[in-house]
Amino acid sequence: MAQSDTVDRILDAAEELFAERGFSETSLRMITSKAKVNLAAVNYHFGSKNALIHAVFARFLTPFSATLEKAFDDLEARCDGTPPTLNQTLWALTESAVRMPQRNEKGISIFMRLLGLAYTQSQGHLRKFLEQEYSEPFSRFMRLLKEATPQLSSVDRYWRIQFMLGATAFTMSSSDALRDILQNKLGVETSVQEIAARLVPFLAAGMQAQDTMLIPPPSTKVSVA
Amino acid sequence: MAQSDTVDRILDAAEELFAERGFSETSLRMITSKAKVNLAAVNYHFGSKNALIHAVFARFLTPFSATLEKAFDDLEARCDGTPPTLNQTLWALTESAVRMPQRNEKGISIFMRLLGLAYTQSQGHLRKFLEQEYSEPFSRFMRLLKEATPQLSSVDRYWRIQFMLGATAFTMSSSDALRDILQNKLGVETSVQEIAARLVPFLAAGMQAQDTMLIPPPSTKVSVA
DNA sequence: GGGCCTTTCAAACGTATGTTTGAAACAGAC
DNA sequence: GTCTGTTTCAAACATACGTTTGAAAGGCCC
Repeated sequence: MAQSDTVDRILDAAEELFAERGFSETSLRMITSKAKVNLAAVNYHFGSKNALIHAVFARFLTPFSATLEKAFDDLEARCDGTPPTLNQTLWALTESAVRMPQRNEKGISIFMRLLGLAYTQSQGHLRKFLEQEYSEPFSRFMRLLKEATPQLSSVDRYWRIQFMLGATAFTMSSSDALRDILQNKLGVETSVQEIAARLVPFLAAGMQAQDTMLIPPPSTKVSVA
Repeated sequence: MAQSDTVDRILDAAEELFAERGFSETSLRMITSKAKVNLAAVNYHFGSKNALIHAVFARFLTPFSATLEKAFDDLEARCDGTPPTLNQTLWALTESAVRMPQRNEKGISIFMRLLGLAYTQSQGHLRKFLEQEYSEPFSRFMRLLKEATPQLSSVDRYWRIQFMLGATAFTMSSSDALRDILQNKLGVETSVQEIAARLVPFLAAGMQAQDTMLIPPPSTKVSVA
């Protein structure tokens, strides 16, 4: 208990604060005082703030990527030979995320928000770390997407994947706030699973959209209903 | 020339640096040295760093929201009575953004990136400022979306709007990085206009997706091709 | 108990930040 | 030229940051 208690408390506090406020906006002093540990503990156990950021990501990304690999294995086994469909691939990913053992009820949205921040905040060291450590499941997901959308050009597919990533990371990362707004405005409760259930069809439809208009339509009279 | 020269140089430098690095990661010293003005000039002319951030947004958001209002006016006039379609509404927004008079060739992507950052980086003061100053065109856009998708339930529409926002904000906020990756991987150049031209069909298709699966499909054998 | 390694702690270090200051430079009006 | 209001400038201010230090405390084997 002694050794890892401090480490885990730091990781818990850092994870939550990073997700709430971003990396540069979260100081070690905020983290250590939330974790109720000494300021020097972060540098003692992790070495630096950047290394702490990496550790926060590694703690959920390592088991997640294992789960995901297994889900992809199962999926490909079930399809023996023929490539999985887009919906199947997206659901495999979604289920792996949702079914992950969570440390607390906010687990999933923190997880998503951190991924979004990793992409958005231009922290060079983080991007390098993630690319080095988790390139394999990422490439595999990309390959599955490619096989599930052979009709798309590489460029179209690339951008549509970015759009999917954005819709997902953004929505999941702010899902607490969004759920609250919805609760207040329409009086509806929404679980993360339900958001995912709404998101996947949206993504699949967007991914399979027919027309990529490379020239904006004239602003005058044409309606593209 | 004397007075506003310094002000504009500060705004130009700040705009570019904010878009490149984010708000907290950009110091006043970086801005003033890039603008070749004295450090104290920012506080003299704007009052504070936060006020400078607001000024950067106001400089492009005020003319943009005027352009947008006009575009919506035109659109509604052309449709006399019947509500504009989803595609028309999205294109009105996109065109207003793309056709805005730019200060330089990077104008549009800086503009987009800043909007993405505004949503992403949790700068409370910025969100408050934007809500106070630009709530009208935003509400109008929401109203048009509602009229263009009468088939959706309020809840579905709400979430799908969030998905659209996410895809847009996320893509735009990292669009430079994404363009670079694409350039290196596939050797393809991409303009902001082209990204927008790819994004709109994606969004429209997602928005109009038929099925909202409220229960995730069983992980065993069903394929939802 | 004494020795040894790990962990905690309060304090300090050096650096960077946003902001303020007071004097200097400049402008235009009379 | 001199006065007045505005703008620039170098310097300093107070504060916050990530990191380091050296001593104290704790656990564990013999």
